[in-house]
Amino acid sequence: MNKQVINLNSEALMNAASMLKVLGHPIRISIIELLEKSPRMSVTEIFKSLRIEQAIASHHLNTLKNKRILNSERVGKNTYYSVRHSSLIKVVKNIHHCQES
Amino acid sequence: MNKQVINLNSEALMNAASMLKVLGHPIRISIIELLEKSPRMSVTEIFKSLRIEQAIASHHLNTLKNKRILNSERVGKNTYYSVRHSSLIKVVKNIHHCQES
DNA sequence: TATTAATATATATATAAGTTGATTTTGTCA
DNA sequence: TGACAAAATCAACTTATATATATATTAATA
Repeated sequence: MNKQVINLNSEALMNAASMLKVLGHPIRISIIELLEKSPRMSVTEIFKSLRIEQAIASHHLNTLKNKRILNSERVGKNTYYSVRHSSLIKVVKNIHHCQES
Repeated sequence: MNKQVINLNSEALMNAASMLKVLGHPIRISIIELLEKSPRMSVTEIFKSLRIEQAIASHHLNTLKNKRILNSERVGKNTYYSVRHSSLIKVVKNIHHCQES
């Protein structure tokens, strides 16, 4: 009884894994943290805040977007990014929280 | 004013990143979820529950231990693993939660 | 339409992780 | 101590990611 079968290939699990994996990068975590304070930022605002190359910011923003962690919206020359779901901010907070012990 | 400098090389950030990265694997998420239900399990219990090779389970358990996500305790022939910090369970729950939208 | 600003993409190289199967180590007990 | 059970490690191979630099695309505007 109660021996639940775990499907390691389920879409939900694969998706959760790929989201966490993508969050596991210092630049990408910093992007989430920036967007917690300012929920909508352009690529320029982000790469200048983090003092990284434009191409690198763009690359990481794109991978976050592909994994449905960020939304993007183009307005004229600018593309604005925002966090899709508030749970993602909780994820980052919790991972910091568990370092304190 | 209020232009906080972000240090992409801070130890806390690097650590958070490496923990999230390590959580980003379907087997390792499943291990956390198993340990949520049964907070202390041996390697054998884990690899049989997940229907994976012993060596693979041992390998993933070791990487989780190295990143201070799991504790291990040897008792006779067995090694028992448990989750170090409850925040890690919240991380996994939140990442699932944000898929529902 | 030529120029500039903002963003995205491409390519090459380097580094890191995952998987598998075999082997080794550690501990128990007849 | 010899045999077995549990767990860890190793080696070889494959695949995935990160970074850097250069270039391309898109949009605004003089």
